[in-house]
Order: sequence, then C-alpha cells, then structure tokens
Amino acid sequence: MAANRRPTLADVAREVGVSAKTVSRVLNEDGPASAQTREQVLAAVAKLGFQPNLMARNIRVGGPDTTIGLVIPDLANPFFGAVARSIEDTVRDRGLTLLMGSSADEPDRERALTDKFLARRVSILIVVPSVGADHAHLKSHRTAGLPVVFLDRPGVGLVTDNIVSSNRAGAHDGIAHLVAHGHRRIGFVGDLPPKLYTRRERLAGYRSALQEADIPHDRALVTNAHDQRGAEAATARLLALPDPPTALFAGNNIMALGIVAELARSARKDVAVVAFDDIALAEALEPALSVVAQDPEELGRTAATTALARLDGDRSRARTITVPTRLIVRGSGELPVTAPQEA
Amino acid sequence: MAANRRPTLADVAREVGVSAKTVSRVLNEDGPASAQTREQVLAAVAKLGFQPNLMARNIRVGGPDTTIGLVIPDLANPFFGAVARSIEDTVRDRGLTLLMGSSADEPDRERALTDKFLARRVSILIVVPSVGADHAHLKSHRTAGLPVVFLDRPGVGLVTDNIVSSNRAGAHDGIAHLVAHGHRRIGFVGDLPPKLYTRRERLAGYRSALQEADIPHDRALVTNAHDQRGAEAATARLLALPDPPTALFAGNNIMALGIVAELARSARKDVAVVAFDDIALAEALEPALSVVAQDPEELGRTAATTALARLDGDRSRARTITVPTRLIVRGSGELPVTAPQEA
DNA sequence: CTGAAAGCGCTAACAT
DNA sequence: ATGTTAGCGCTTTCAG
Repeated sequence: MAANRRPTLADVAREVGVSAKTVSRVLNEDGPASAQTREQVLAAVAKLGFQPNLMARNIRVGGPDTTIGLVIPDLANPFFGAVARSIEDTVRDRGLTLLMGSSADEPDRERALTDKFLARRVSILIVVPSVGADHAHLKSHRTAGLPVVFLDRPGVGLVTDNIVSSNRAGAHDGIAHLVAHGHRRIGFVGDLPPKLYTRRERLAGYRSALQEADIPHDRALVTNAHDQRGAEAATARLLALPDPPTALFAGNNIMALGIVAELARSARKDVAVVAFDDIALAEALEPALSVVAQDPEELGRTAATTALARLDGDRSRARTITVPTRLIVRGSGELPVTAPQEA
Repeated sequence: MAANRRPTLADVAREVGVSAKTVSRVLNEDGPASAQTREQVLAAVAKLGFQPNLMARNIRVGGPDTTIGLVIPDLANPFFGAVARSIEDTVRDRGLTLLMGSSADEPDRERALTDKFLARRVSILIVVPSVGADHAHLKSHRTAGLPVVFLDRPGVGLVTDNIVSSNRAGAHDGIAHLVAHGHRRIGFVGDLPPKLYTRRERLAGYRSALQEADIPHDRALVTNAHDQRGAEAATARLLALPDPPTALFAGNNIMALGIVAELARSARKDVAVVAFDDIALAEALEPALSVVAQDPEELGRTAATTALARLDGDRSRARTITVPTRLIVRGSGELPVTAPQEA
C-alpha cells in the first residue's frame, strides 16, 4: 500500500531481457526492432503498467516540454473559458497540454504563474497581462526562442505578438447605434482599474462616437465597477442622477450582467442598453440585449496559431492582430428616448 | 537570435566560482551557506536570468511533480469553469499548478489526457468521468499513492473518492415545487447520453416526485439534447405535443439556456420552469428563473481537500461525498397552470 | 561551511 | 537488430 515506485524503462528491459535502449526504441518508434522483441517489450510494458516518465525524457532531449502555459484573469469567467478552449482545440493535435492558472488580474500572481511555467520549460506562453505587470523578464526567454503571445491586452516591457479585439471601433459602433436612436445621455459602466487596456480603448470608442455626434462628454456618466454587484450599484447611481442617462453601455460581460440585473430589479424597461461582449441568454431578455460581440474562439485560435508559427521558426516582426467585433442588434439599443423620471 | 541554451546550475556555479551543489543549497535553502557566497550566487542568478529546471529537479528527487491534473468535459462551460477555479484556489498555497484539458465527454480524449498527466507524474488526478470510460487502468497508480478523485459523477472500474451533487434529491425538490403549484404535466429536458450519471439521477428525482404525487409517468414528456440548440428544439417539440406540459424541468445549465431561449422566442410566458444548476441572469428573466442550484465552489473545494488529505497520507476508506443543492425560488416555478393552447 | 562523485529516468551517439 | 557509454540538470550522499 506504500508508495510503490513506478516501473522504469530499466524494469521493462530487465523483464524482457533486453537493453533499456531497445525498449526506448520500440516505444518511440525510433530505429529498427524485430517483431519478436517488439511484441515482448509491448507485453512487458502492459504487464508492468509502465508509463514513460515524460520529464526524464524532456530533460534528456533538451527541447521544451510539450506544454503550453496560459495565464488568464479568471478560470470561471465564461469569456476566458471560451478563449482557453479555443486555444486547447488549436494546439491539441500538436500534442501540447494546457498548463493554466488565474491571475485575478494581480501582477504578483501573474508573475508567480509565468515563473512556474518557465521553470517547467513550456513550449509556448500565452498571457492575458494584468494591469501593472511588467514583462521585461520574459525578454530573454523570447530571445531564446520561446514564443510569447499577449492576449486580450498588449503586454508591457516586451515587444511580441499581441492579439486583441477591435475594442475602440467596437465600442464606437455600439455607442453610434445608441446615438442613432436618439440617445444623447449615455452612461458608461466600465471595469476597473481605469488603466486597464480594454477599458481605456472602449472608453475611447465611446468618447469618439459622442464627439462625432457633437454630444459633450459628461464625466458624471462614466462609472466603474469591479464585479457584477458593483456594476449593479453603478447602474443605480447613474439612474439616480439629476439628469440621468437614457441609455447605458456595458464595458464588458460582467458589467453587462450587473446592468441587466439592476434594470430588472428596478423594473426599468425604458433604459436602452448595449453591452461589449456577448452573454448567455442575451436574446431571451426583455428587451433582448444588443451587444458588441467579441469572438473568443477567434482570439484563442489566433493566439495559438501565431505562437505555433513562432515555434515552427517564424522570425518575422512582432505583430498586433486585431480580431473584429460585431454589433448584434437585438432590441435593447433601439428603445425610444424617454423623458427622465423623477428620482 | 537562435535558440540560446538557458543557463543551468553549472553556469551559475562557474560564474561565481563555486560548485553546483553550493548554488543548489542557496536556492533551496538547504544546508548552510556563508552570507558572502549567498550574495554572489543570488547576484549571478539574477545576472544570468537563471531559472531552475523543475523537471530536472523532479527527476532527481523522485517524488511526484507539483502539478494537479484536471479533466473536465468543457473548459468553456461556466459550471466547470467555476469548479476549476475553486480547485485552483484550494491547491494554490500548496504550490500546485493546474494541468488541465477538456474531454468533450469522450472516453478516448479523457484517456489521452489522463495518460499525459500520469506521464508527467502529477501529484493528484481529478477527473469528471466521461460516459463509457473505464478507470481500471488508474488502479495501480492509486495503489502506488496517487490520489484520484472523481468529480460530478462517480468513476467506473476504480474504487476511490467521489464528489457529487445531491442530484436526485435536488431534482425531486424542484419537481415537487412545480407539483405544489398544481402542475401535473411536467416536461423533462435532459442532457445526453441517457446513461449519463447526472441525467439518470436527476430523472430519478423527477420520477420519484411525480410518483409521490400520484402522477403517472409519461415517457413522451422526457426528452434529451446535446446542446443549447438541441434543448430549444426539444422544448418546441414538447410544447407541440397534443397534450403539452404546463411546466418544464431543465436537466442542467445548458438545457436551461435552451428552454429559456425557446420560450422567449415563442413568447410563451405561461410555461413554468425549474432548472437544475443556476445560470447567470436567472433573476433578470421574466419570469425570473427558479433553480436547483449546485455549488460548484464547494464541489471543487471538497474534491481538492479530499485529494490533498490523501496526498498527506489519509488511507481511510474511499468516500462518496454528496454536496447539497439548494432550491432557489424566483418565480418561474410558481406560474399558474393554464389550459393547453392549440398547436 | 563547501565540494566531488554518483545517479534519478531517459535518449544521443557511437559501437557491434 | 541490439547494446554501451555518456550525459541532460539537478540533488543526494558522503567527504572534507
């Protein structure tokens, strides 16, 4: 019952009466081997339940491990879950296994994860950078041939491939949609911190769309939140303003949940909404939620294929690839402008 | 620009002019070291950007790797995402890193993943078993001391710890809630395949609740689907029945999405619904969705703590731990029974 | 306090 | 077709 040592190549070799190298050969289909020994080796492997120690192999071969390191803010966030699955699907036939972790958008945790991944000699590193994280320490690894790709946001301190959504244009289109339906007071509920790349870009799109429509920017209409509860509170604050917005824009999927939940609780169906990032059941809400949909599958696939190309020797200049977003009009953005209610 | 070899312990040792072992000592805070050498070593480590090769270390030390292998059906499913994050949170301060992959509920993919994890000598293996998968091959590993935990569903062919939700009792309570509000024709939209443990258990709860109320079981009211689109179609079929159900029960979160989407599309607000597993925005729907909520955090935490206890030497009998579900009444289950509409 | 030698499990490079 | 030797990067063991 005690921790029995797992069988090794040598054990198998002894069992059959051949050398370790011969066993290695049949298992890796390296070099020739008589049908006879091949049979015997396979039988012994099955009998002993031998499973080659991949770490030992990697040590000897010297190359990177057949793993891909992935750092995302939160494993439980459906958006990043979809991204992760897309990456997994893309690298699976290359035999790469996913090593992953949540950074909680904290630079220290991100660093702890990347350090562990590097110590494991991952083949590829894909990171959603946390605000405030510096990536200069990755430079030597990249120079040494490790593909490093930043996802969703550009990394800081390292020039490498960045895969991002068309945040600015997407937000612009969403706001323009609201403006086209007569809205002039549009609240922005963005995630935190304000320095977050995606938030900045989406806010920039918001402002440019307003500017094009000659609508003055009102700072009172821009709020932030950390999570869904916070977004609910922010929504309530906006609607309680003396001159409240007639429409709201959600800066990401979590903010969208908060806005929708708060509007439902307060039974406000007169507030137009457009959300950045699609959410489940958007079409089942009343009114159905119009969104600027990101494409998590394409983000993941692009990040993975870019990294694999680097792994295969692509030494071209670092690229920033922008994955388009798509405005999906479902109704919530086309609500008529109503007179502000009394607080 | 070519693949520069990463610095090794020996490189650091040479740089400082000490032996490799001394560097090792400093880095692992093993044995003593003069403040002088310690300084120098640390400086050289920083200068060369040395990062110890964890695989080499593990080879030598012989113990399991500081990774935890996790197999779930789908990384993009928010339920399993929440479970995964909970596991991660629980094992983080033990220094374990997550190695994970999606099985897509296919035994072959599950096996490929577990084999890879075993080849990497994971410290712990947590698996959501796919239907049709056999786990006898894990027996020797478990005997050798590897903690193996099955999550969400029991595994087949291996006696070990199982962590599951109270599927049967939860479904029973959900159905009883509908019955209490007068419903006698209740449709069941379950996931596939029919042999899936969670589906079977939840269907059993459904049937027992009907039986208690002396409601005859009608097979025509039990349907299945693979995904949200399928659940939408199944919902439409049920409602088109000559004697259609007045209430629907969703067998899992994905089925719930399908039911809600289809009811919204067909503007049927007269159909009562209870879903197994909570979903985002359940409270913002109209009517708000009543659910039998699972506790993914507790499922993950329990699986992880159980496995860690085994790792720490717990040799007690294999346990099956049932994590309670909770009926959350929000409105959709309390709709009045209406006369069936014409098809 | 530090170092030299041996060896973890595996494979590259040369034998035979 | 198979075996031997050496060595990947690290730590254990035993000396100093």
